[in-house]
Amino acid sequence: MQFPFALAIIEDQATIRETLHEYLCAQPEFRCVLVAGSIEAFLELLPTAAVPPQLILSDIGLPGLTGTQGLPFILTRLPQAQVLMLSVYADAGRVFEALRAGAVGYLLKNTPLAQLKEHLLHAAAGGSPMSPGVAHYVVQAFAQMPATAPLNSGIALADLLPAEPLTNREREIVRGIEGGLSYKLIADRYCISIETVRNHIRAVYRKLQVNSKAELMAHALKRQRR
Amino acid sequence: MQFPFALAIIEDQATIRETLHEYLCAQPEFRCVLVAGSIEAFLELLPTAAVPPQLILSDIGLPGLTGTQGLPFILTRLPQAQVLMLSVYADAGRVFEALRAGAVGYLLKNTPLAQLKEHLLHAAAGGSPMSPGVAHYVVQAFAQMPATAPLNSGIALADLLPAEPLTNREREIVRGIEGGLSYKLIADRYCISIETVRNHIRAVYRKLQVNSKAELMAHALKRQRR
DNA sequence: TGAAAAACAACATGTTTATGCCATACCCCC
DNA sequence: GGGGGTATGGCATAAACATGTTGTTTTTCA
Repeated sequence: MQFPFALAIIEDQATIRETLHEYLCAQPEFRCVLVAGSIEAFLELLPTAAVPPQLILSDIGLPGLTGTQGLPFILTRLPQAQVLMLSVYADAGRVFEALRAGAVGYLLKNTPLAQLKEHLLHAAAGGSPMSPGVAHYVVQAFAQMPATAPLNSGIALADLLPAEPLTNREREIVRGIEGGLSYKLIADRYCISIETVRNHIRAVYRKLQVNSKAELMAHALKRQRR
Repeated sequence: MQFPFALAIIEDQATIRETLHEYLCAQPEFRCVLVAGSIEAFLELLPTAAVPPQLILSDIGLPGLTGTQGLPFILTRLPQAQVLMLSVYADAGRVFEALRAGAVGYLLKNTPLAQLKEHLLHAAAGGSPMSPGVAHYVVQAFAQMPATAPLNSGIALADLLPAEPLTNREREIVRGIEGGLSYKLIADRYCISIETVRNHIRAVYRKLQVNSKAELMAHALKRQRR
């Protein structure tokens, strides 16, 4: 993620929307790429955005699809987006629904603009900003939760090993893999036998220390994210 | 609650303990009523405190009882206290344990003193301060909680929108795939059978109109390129 | 209360991958 | 002229994946 963060705002009340827009876009950290009055409008305008938004600030009480109802649609289109919900309500039900639907944070509308900015930056940094009372609900709910299995993810492997360089042919074939092609299609594309593809892949796996197509692509994904 | 807040500090490392003590007690908002190097010492000294502490800042990595293990004892004696855990570790397991044991917040030891003070005030006000990454774990766990709301019950809007939204579970599993995991590993991570993983993947393929892991990942790669 | 959606699970069948081990051919270069 | 690296091709086997069908259970909602 790099400066300025591509930001989208979804809010139906024109005055609030304008206030948010004006304030946030005046900040050097943000770039407003999309401002909409409803989830439907947002999804419709999405293809026209110059840059896909990384940060989305969405009201919950929207006409049509509510912010929470719209979240799955947004996340399907922008899986990497951090969505912050904005609401006048601080009730546990709404908070839980929103977080379960995939929001990373939940802010109240009485949040001062300066703090809102801080929260947005916080979210961009991988945090989960919540207004005071809201965080409390979440922690409370936690205390009552049954013991769960740890669901970890942050795997940071030492891929800084001496990288054995791929040959040109190998890189071509890796591009094919990353394009989602099967061995057969790669073989066709380069007019070679599928056995040859296999052998190149084999060499690539050894050099990159992976042992499946999925790992190879996960590699590419990780590289891309910085 | 009124000023100044009665504060207790539990930390075994003398230098850190003194730093916290000196800084926080120099603040007009706090009054240090108890400083201890272990849970045991804290409980022993508790009767001697002039005022029962309302706010407790406790290390997790303590000799003897750990901070988390000691929490139930503390809360039995001081049911109204707000306990903030302090730790060098940001792993999900420790965070969950501490919150389930009744901590109201979880801070990392690299938190600047000024922020620490803010967090303490925040906790006193009924909030649940958490360091950035930590809050994220909690929200993640929420999104992955058992029994998810449908949230998108057969909305007729579906044919207007290009993308049929993925459910939370489906997105989780897609994250697994994009992380390079095999079905087996995904099944293990979420404690479900490999057949169930297959079924979710099947639904994802239908919704995203792909028909192989490679295409799915190629999709992710394309989205990521901007 | 009953239909719908979501998560979970099993079994079957065919395809694609991963990886072993092997061989030929070209090129460069010491 | 032989040794290393690269590209090509083949065969065999085991594992992983894709896909069809069919269930149960729980939660949600009209």
